[in-house]
Amino acid sequence: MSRASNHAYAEIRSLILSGDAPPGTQLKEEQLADICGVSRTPVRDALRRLEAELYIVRSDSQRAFVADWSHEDVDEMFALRGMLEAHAAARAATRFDRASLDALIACNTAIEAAVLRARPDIGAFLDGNRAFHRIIIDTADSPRLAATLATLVEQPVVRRTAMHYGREQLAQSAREHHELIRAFEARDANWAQAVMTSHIRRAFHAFSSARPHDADNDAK
Amino acid sequence: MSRASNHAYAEIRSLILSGDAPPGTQLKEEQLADICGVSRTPVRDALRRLEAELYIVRSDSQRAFVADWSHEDVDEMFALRGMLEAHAAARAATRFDRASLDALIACNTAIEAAVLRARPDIGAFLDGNRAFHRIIIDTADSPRLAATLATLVEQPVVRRTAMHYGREQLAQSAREHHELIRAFEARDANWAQAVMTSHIRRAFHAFSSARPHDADNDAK
DNA sequence: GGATACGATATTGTATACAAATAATACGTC
DNA sequence: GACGTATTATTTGTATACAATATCGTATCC
Repeated sequence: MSRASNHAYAEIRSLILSGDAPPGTQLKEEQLADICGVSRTPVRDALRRLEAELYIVRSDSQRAFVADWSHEDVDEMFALRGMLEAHAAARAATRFDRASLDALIACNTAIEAAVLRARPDIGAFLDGNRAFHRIIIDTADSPRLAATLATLVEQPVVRRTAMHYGREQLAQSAREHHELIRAFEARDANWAQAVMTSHIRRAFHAFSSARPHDADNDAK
Repeated sequence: MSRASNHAYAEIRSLILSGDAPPGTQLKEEQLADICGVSRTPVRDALRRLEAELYIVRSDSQRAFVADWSHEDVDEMFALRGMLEAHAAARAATRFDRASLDALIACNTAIEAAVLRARPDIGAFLDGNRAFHRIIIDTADSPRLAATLATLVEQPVVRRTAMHYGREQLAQSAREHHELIRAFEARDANWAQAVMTSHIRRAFHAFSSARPHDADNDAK
């Protein structure tokens, strides 16, 4: 996709992620075009992509709003992601070569370093985590699976999850990654699948307990 | 989506499904606009949707081509679909009410009628099948799951599968639907999930054995 | 006073013209 | 004759103007 379209996409996405456009906010094409300094055409393009990725939803008359994620939505998202990433891990287990495996190990080493600092570096943790999971998905070598997962790995949720992690939870995440690596080295698909399932599910519960009362934030 | 955009979508989709635009064909926006009798703007919209549904793929320079599905692609698609539909069935099992269940039963009765005719009515079978699975997905009540499945239920593949079904395989499909209904009536999530898994997987093998050599039957 | 129909305003949808980028081709050089 | 480069043609990307549609406020009728 071309310059203006990508720029609009990134800009709008960051509006949503930063919270400048909280859930429920109506996104008007002209106003966005204004903000991004492009015309409505690339904005519409960007909105379609964001819609496919569930960052925004549309009313019955095609008006765009920032998506509002209920706790149930998040639960379901994690359930789907768990299923699909576990499947990816199982496929990857029989496909890993030494180079990719080394990359995975390096990745987790970086994550551990980020966690063990005096003040854990959440940004580095997130980057490492994203890279770690991407290597597995790439190794699974299934374009359709990758495309499907891309629409489910909701960065706003992942980010909020990590924000509420304490050092112990960050360390636990790294330990689970380490066990995944062991499963991959053993080329054991069932093991990898099981570890990934619990890894994702634990992340969901970390998210849940971090914000157990989501009563009054149905902003409209 | 509005008139012109929908029209373009339907028109292009049917070009692909009918085989008038076989896999690998380049789809040029202006030419499509010409065929559909609309401008390029709604055509681009339609192409984006078809891209998301994997009917078309894009080259590195954003040119659109009719997607070509290798046997491995189809395998992986069925694997994902099996996983997700089985999950949907499990969720639905605890959520079915009498009205939806009756609708499901009526649906399968229609399918059986289509199968038992002197010449099985494949069109009616497909319509019934689509409706049957849709009821289950709707009952599962998970928008994200529904959206994800929508991109995986590739009609070209489902259709080609059914085209190669003999009467016995059509009847077997209806019997599996019947067992699904029994599982739903028992509100047994595990049962429903297992039946759905094997239902989808059998469909994959029916597809595979129907066209073990996919050399010369890209219908024109 | 409440409901409804109408008009004004805001928002999205479509067409067209033009700009940018990519692919194809022709030409020159080695 | 083959390769690299410049030029042309084709295709996609973007901006803008206009059309269609939805939303909201207001006035009117019952």
